[in-house]
Amino acid sequence: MSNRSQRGDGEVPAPAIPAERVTIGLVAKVAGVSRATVSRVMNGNPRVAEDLAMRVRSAAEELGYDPSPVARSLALGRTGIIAMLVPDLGNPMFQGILHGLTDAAGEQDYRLLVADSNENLHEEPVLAVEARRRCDGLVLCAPRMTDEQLYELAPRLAPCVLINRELPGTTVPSLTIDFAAGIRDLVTHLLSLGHRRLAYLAGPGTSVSNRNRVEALHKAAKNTFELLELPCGATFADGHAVADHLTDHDVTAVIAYNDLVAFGALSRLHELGINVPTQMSIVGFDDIPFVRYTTPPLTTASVPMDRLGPEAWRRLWSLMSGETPEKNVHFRPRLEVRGSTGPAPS
Amino acid sequence: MSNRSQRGDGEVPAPAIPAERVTIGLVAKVAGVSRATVSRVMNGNPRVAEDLAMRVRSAAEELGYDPSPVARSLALGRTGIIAMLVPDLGNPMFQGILHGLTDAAGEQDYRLLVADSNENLHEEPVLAVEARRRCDGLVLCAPRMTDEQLYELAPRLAPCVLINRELPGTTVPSLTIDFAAGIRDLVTHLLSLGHRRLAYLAGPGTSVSNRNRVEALHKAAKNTFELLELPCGATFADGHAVADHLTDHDVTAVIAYNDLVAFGALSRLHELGINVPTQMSIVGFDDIPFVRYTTPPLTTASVPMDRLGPEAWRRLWSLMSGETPEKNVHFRPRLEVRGSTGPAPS
DNA sequence: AGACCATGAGTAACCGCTCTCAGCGAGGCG
DNA sequence: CGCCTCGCTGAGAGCGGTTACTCATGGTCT
Repeated sequence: MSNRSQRGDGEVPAPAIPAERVTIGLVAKVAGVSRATVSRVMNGNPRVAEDLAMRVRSAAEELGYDPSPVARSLALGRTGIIAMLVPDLGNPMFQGILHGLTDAAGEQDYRLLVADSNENLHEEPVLAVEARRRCDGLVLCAPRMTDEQLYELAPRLAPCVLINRELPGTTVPSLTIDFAAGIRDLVTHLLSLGHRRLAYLAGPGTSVSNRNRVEALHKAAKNTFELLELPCGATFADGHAVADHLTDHDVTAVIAYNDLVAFGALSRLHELGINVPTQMSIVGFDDIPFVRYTTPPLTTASVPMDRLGPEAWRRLWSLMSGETPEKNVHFRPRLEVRGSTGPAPS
Repeated sequence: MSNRSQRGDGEVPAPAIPAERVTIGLVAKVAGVSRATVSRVMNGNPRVAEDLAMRVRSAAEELGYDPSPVARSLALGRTGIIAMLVPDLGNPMFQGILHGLTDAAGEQDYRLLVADSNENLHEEPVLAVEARRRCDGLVLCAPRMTDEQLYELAPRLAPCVLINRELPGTTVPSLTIDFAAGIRDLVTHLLSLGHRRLAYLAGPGTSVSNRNRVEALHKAAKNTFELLELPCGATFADGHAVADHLTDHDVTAVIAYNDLVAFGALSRLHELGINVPTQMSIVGFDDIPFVRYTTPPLTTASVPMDRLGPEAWRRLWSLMSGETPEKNVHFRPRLEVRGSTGPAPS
């Protein structure tokens, strides 16, 4: 069918197992049409005669053809993929966001890929840029990066939506949690129960969310209660380890950086024979799924995790479509009083 | 320099803020060299005169040039990325593997991207193919797919390493856990404590790992103990929910599908006022990080999670280099006796 | 001094796909 | 019956890189 025929033309039917790599060109050759036509058929362009379309489809089928996403991406200038960078996949908080994002993006046939920076300050910027450049948009959760780094990076990351931090003066949409309000609620709750000596189990020192909480705490502490700040971390193990020091200072209530830490501390306190909440109250932050099942169930500031993913997607989608995204949301956590808090021991 | 020059050639110096998209061509124009040279410089090819290299570098710097990974991937035929598909990011078990894989691959400058199939049977095959086609290799953890599907898919996924299942008759490397041995150890342990009526909290029905465990249990049960099988699931919440039914049947020990389920059940039993281990023993599977901290700490079959990632990478790397990978590993879990198991109540 | 070679840069093909544009045949209309 | 329009297809120019190959240049060897 082409100008050169190297073999007798009895050999027309394609080999079941293709020797050469099966590209659009091969399919075109086998189907006896141009590459353009194959492309049209593969993309469901309706203005192709049915008989041609059939030929193409069966050739593609027979050869096991599957268009190269990389080549497609290059030609189209879009990949159909978005990425999310998270600092710690182990935190159920992020898993909640990821789920919501996957689903929301999936509705518009975008796939979500996840990159984990492992709470590694150094990796955050490079991973963010790399991830971004391979796809059409980025949801960024980079609590360790400095503001300066982020400002500098921002143009190269667009379209990009930020989680848990803002970039004032730019148009980068962000979704944030009102940590201060959450902390205030928790503190108010504890004060109303008579607690006056509180410990704060601090998150990663360089993290923005930790700084937010610390600030709110200091502001609240003014003249109302004693605040002990213990360096801790963000994981269950961190909370578990730090709990031993809790007894050195006679605090009656503990505010943990997040639920994971609270959970860890709770379990250690249990091991130490310290009853929660009669001897000590403890609160977390986030309301990750299973803290409602701990013993006792954890009092916490509940973040509407399931809303973050979809909201992030809508903004990213707007950006990618060239529209201006809805305005930022500052989610107000809801105080969730459970069994881990009680009256201060006298 | 080209055949057409639309403007006077006095306009050589580049604008600080580029109007057109900054591609290798722009950099070349600005630096006054060919695209090939820019490419050489960007890739650290040493056979470029230093003065030219300098010009290129400063032009690139000034324009904020960053080579398109998509175009590079197409030209090179490789992406520098591997992907892993997991059924449930929420399971710490997978997080462990992911960490190991990220690190191992990172040493060879490969990035890891994660796709989450959300335990969705339907999504597994399509996600696997899609993920694979956008990168150079795949680590696949797809417990729900049927063997038939997997056999059919395998050629399109190569190079690919399987986790937790095998494909006999093919050359696809796999890393598996010896569930049967783990189950045997747990059963033996429970029997030695006098338990004769056991409940199994089953994982997702369609999952391979669940089937493995069920088989091993049935084999072990022959004439030695009574086995009650309760449909459950794979998450903390599943375990928590099913625990209520545990009291209906008078079992004395519970084998959970995994640690998460065991943990959920444990916490529910606690709420119900059933003491573990004096009234009921319970065991998990996996040894995820925090079950050593539950109250009581969980007896479980410990899987060497941290070894899976690196081993998977080595095999994937071999495949990608055209070598034949090392042989499959069948990891033997180690029985980890902790506080959640005790003598059967009389 | 002339042949030879190493070195460095540019030309152009290619990776696999998309899409504009022009050409072609058929059918409708004047 | 000729012209215009319309629908369909193919040719070819990108998308943004890489790289084999070619060609000029300058230095070395005999």
